[in-house]
Amino acid sequence: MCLPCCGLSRPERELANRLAFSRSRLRRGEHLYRIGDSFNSLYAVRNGFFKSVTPLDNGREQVTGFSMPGEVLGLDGIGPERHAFNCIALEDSEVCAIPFGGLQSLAFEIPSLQRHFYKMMSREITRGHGVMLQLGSMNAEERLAMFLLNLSRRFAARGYSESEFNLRMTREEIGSYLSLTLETVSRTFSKLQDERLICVQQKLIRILNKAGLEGVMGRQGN
Amino acid sequence: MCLPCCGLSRPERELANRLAFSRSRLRRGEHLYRIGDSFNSLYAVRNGFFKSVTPLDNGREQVTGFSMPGEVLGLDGIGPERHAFNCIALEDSEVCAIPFGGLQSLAFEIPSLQRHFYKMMSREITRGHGVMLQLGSMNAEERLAMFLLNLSRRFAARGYSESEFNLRMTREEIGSYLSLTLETVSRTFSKLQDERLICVQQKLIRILNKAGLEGVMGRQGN
DNA sequence: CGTTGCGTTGAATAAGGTCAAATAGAGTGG
DNA sequence: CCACTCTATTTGACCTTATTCAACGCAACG
Repeated sequence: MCLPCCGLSRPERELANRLAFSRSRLRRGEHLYRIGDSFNSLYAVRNGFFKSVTPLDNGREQVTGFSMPGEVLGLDGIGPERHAFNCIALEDSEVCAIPFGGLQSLAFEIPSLQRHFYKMMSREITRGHGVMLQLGSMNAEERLAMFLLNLSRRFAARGYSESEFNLRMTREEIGSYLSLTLETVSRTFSKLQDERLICVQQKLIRILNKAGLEGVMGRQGN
Repeated sequence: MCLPCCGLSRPERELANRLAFSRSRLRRGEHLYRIGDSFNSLYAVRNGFFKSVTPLDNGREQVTGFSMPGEVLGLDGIGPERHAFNCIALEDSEVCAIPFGGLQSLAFEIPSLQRHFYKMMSREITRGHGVMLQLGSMNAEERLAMFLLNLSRRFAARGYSESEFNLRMTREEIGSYLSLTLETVSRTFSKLQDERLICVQQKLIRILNKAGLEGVMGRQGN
């Protein structure tokens, strides 16, 4: 079941089965959707990895987020009825499209689904504000520690290892997301490795000292 | 009428009148709501000025936004049903409380109201991502230019002068919002003044060259 | 007046960006 | 299997920018 159904009770789930989900596959580099595309569906990531990207006023692009299996994509389109980001597969991936029209009619019958939506959207708000706001007050080491711990937590929540994982994105994409140059990202990985907090082998990251990493974040501005 | 009713047609507005709005006054420094307060209402700012503040992990606080008359406060609470920010009056202010329960029942009868909500929440998402994301790639001058232009646009939209206005917040609060130190904010105001783009007299700001200010933002990372 | 909060300015410092070069892998074709 | 190429990554040297620390100015208010 690929719907984010954690907010639903059993009979509601059966109702939800009325929705026709369609899967689709994407190759690495393909767009799931583009800015301005009309918004029809939410997408549950079944496998693979995605980045969301937005163009900046100055013509450059900024990565706004990464999405892994089990997570929902496309919430940015709900209000404006057009997508606000470009969403691109970082590797060959598969998603499950959830038609929003049907979902919305369902929501009229199922108040808890309505609430569930508000929750998801609201989490988006908080995530955006929360994560992004913090960035400003954090130095490079803190940003990277936060990034890794966030990934780790999400991997764990989806049943993957929390201490060892492959980054699917380049240093440049990480830098764009964290507002750092790729050189600083690289240097900071090395620094965290020197401190024996992580082990870096190309894209493979091993977290050696989780508490230590959390300490990096905690000691900010103290 | 203090409801954000721009999305409603006439009969819907009449329906909306069934909602009981209650006004309340706040003194400078008083909390409109605090983090963790149960979420009951949205608030339309009638007059005055507010800041939203969130505590950071390290114990310090960060200003996440400013709100002026005509704007809606409290959207952060919808999903979690508890407020996610502290909201504090920057001067003696008056708000209009819109009970959310009633609003939600209304939304069941009025699909356009439902959509309107999605829109407002979604705008919150976009605003958060949009503004905050940009910060990372902007230097102090660009940040301040953006801040002033944003304020100017919002003042204009509410019927105030777009070229001359009083800042209700301190340099420190601006700095917190933009992730700069208060000294850098001050220096940068001076710099913009030296460039004849603005005129600063304590809290009174006059925008002398709007195009120039926009140019400051535009030339980022060119 | 003296105090207090807020704002401005200067000098020294630290952090990250920029530019440049070296290295390492992954994939390709011979 | 090897050379070749392309891209990603790492590292170094230098420079720009914002922060830090400190001093001073100013206005409001008791």
